[in-house]
Amino acid sequence: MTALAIKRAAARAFAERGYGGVTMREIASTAGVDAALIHHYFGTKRALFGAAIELSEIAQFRNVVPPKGDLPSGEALVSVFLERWDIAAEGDTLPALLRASASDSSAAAAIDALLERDFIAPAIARIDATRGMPKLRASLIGAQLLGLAWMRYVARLEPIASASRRIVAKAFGPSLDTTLAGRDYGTTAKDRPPKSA
Amino acid sequence: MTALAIKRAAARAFAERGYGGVTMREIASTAGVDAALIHHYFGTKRALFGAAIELSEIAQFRNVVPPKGDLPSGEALVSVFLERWDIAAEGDTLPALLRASASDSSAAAAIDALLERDFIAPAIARIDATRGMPKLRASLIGAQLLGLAWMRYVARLEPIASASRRIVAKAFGPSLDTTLAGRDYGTTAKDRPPKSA
DNA sequence: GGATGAATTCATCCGCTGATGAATTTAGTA
DNA sequence: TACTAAATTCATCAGCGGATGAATTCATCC
Repeated sequence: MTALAIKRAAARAFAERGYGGVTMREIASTAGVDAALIHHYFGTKRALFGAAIELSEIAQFRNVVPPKGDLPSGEALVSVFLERWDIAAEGDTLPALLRASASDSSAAAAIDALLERDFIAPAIARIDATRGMPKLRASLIGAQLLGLAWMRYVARLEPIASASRRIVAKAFGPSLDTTLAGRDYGTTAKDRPPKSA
Repeated sequence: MTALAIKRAAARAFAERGYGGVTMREIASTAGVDAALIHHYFGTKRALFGAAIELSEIAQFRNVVPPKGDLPSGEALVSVFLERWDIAAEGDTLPALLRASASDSSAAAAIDALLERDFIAPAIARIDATRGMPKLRASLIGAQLLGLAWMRYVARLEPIASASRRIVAKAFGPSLDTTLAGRDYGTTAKDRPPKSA
């Protein structure tokens, strides 16, 4: 279908040059199509953008942190996260979304929702609350995965970008475990924590 | 000086709406100045952008990872990192740079260079190489700090955005320690690692 | 005060961009 | 084949965006 080709071209273009850096004619050209056709299908540029980053791909991340049972190890978490991302990243729309979140508020909201729904919330539910700041720690898990994704898929910085999933999971997993485990905090600025994890 | 006012207005505008989302007339207006004056001072829009994110602010991050002596604890690392960032973020130019790095290749290169020079390289130098993948682990430190900065300063997601530096450092520091410490890997896909950190 | 040069504004250009609507082709159907 | 609706292209618009150069104000120095 031609509309799909347009979406793909748009996703790639937005991923590479951001929303403002892309023109309709350009997308049309790389999709081998007249610019007016895009309007025929999607109406407006913004709508095309919305269609291109189609939130459905975000669904890939459902259950990376499973809703029930034991919390998986950090290594397993990273491994699944990268696996899902690799699948979803085929059409470049996920890096596009991430990039776009920097300048487009609706894209940013989408990322926020993804993080909250699929990572932070399920982690909070089963994190050991007795060790303090469960919400903060869950959010830090989100931060860690976000940073990892940025380095590997957006900035493409070596060696993270090219390392195998397995290696990255082994190297990064323990850090997530540590965040999940937590430690005692002087919540009201008491004295030093007795020991750490 | 008027040129400075222009730079400030530009930095803020770029931070909020990205490179493409900002017009010269707009910047001129908020700076209380005629648009042509900007060209008089900076020549081109791109040059203004470069001036606005003036890489000098990046220098704030020198020695967050000190070049000599003991590697500081993860907690100290996070604490200093946030402190420096808070100082530099006064003019919004650092979030601007981060945002811009999503769509502008020269900004991305600046971030890459910052990470490499001020975090990854000094960390590699003193990371325990016997525990495997020192370069990867150092890069993961970069990823973690980047993710943290993104959450706190760009996405402004709670509770990371509003938590005190001290709390964030206490909660996040240990996971940096874990990354720094490393563990044994089956580099050539042997069998399970004997134990973890 | 008048000359000199920088700072700042004015008027304007030209290209490009998103968008529209009519025209034309393609495909499906009876 | 004749009819119809969707797909696709063509021609074009109105507006904005960055950029330029001349004109004007402002400051400095003799």
